[in-house]
This record gives sequence, C-alpha cells and structure tokens, in this order.
Amino acid sequence: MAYLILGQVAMNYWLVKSEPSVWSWDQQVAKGAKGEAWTGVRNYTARQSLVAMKKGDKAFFYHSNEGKEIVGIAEIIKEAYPDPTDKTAKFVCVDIKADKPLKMPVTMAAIKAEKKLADMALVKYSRLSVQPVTAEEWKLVCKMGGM
DNA sequence: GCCAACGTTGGC
DNA sequence: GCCAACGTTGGC
Repeated sequence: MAYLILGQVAMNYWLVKSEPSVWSWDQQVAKGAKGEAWTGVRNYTARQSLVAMKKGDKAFFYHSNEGKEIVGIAEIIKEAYPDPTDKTAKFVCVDIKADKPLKMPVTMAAIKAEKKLADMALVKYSRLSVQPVTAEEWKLVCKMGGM
C-alpha cells in the first residue's frame, strides 16, 4: 500500500555502482551540493530506474571491482534528462550529490552473508549498474553501515 | 586474469 | 523473429 508523508509519496531508494578508478565516492563528495551528472548508463533495465528516480530520493553508492562495498549515501538532485554523453540520444542521466558516508562500508561479502538481503538486485543481477532497493533492504544496510 | 552471466548485434 | 556470435560487467 502506498502511503503519504506530509503530502509527498514516500521516497524511493536506489543503488548506483561505479568503479572507483572511473568515478569514486571521494570525487562525488568533492563535487559538493551541486552534485554531478550520473552519465554513461547504456542498459535499458538500468535506464528504467533512472527514469523512475525522483528529486530527493536516496541511493547507495557502491564501489564495484575495487572495494566491492557500499560506501555512502547519495541524493537525487535532478530527475532524468537526456545523457549528453550518449550520441544515440536514447539514454538518460540524473544528477546526484553525496549526502553522507556510511560509518562503516557494507561489503558485498557482508550482504551475501545476510539472508534477508539475498533478494537484493546487487546479489541477483550483479551486472546491473542502477537498481531499486526496497525500504526494508535500505534500513538493514543502513544499520549494517552503522547508521 | 579468468570466466559466468547476460545484453546486444547481425546474418539468415 | 530466431539465435549464434560477440562484447561487457564484475565477482572471484
């Protein structure tokens, strides 16, 4: 059932992945409140999530390949618009800013070890770079991250 | 560095 | 529209 908080639909939660050698959490933090365009997504499943993102939604920031851990929480500050780096004009991007780091990064190993997180897209669809996170998953990962 | 998973491309 | 070949992602 959908419910309302102060007249707004409850926010949605997401997870975005980046190889830290390409774009890291620290680089995201350095961009501050004005954030940065999350470009380069070239997968239609991931695109669906980008389109569904609303301003104010939160997203886990995951480091793939190196680290393999959720390191921080980002906030969507601009909803989907055409990705300027996409010559085919089919794909979109959003702008995100760093919100806050997790006190303790939550590793892929820790997520796999937690039975309640077995259905996370991060585990089931390991190649998907932008994905939804349920409110239950969000809460649990935050707790594991010392938040 | 390997390779499984899986999305995309292109010949038919 | 099918499907084999190919390319990419990302965990290990």
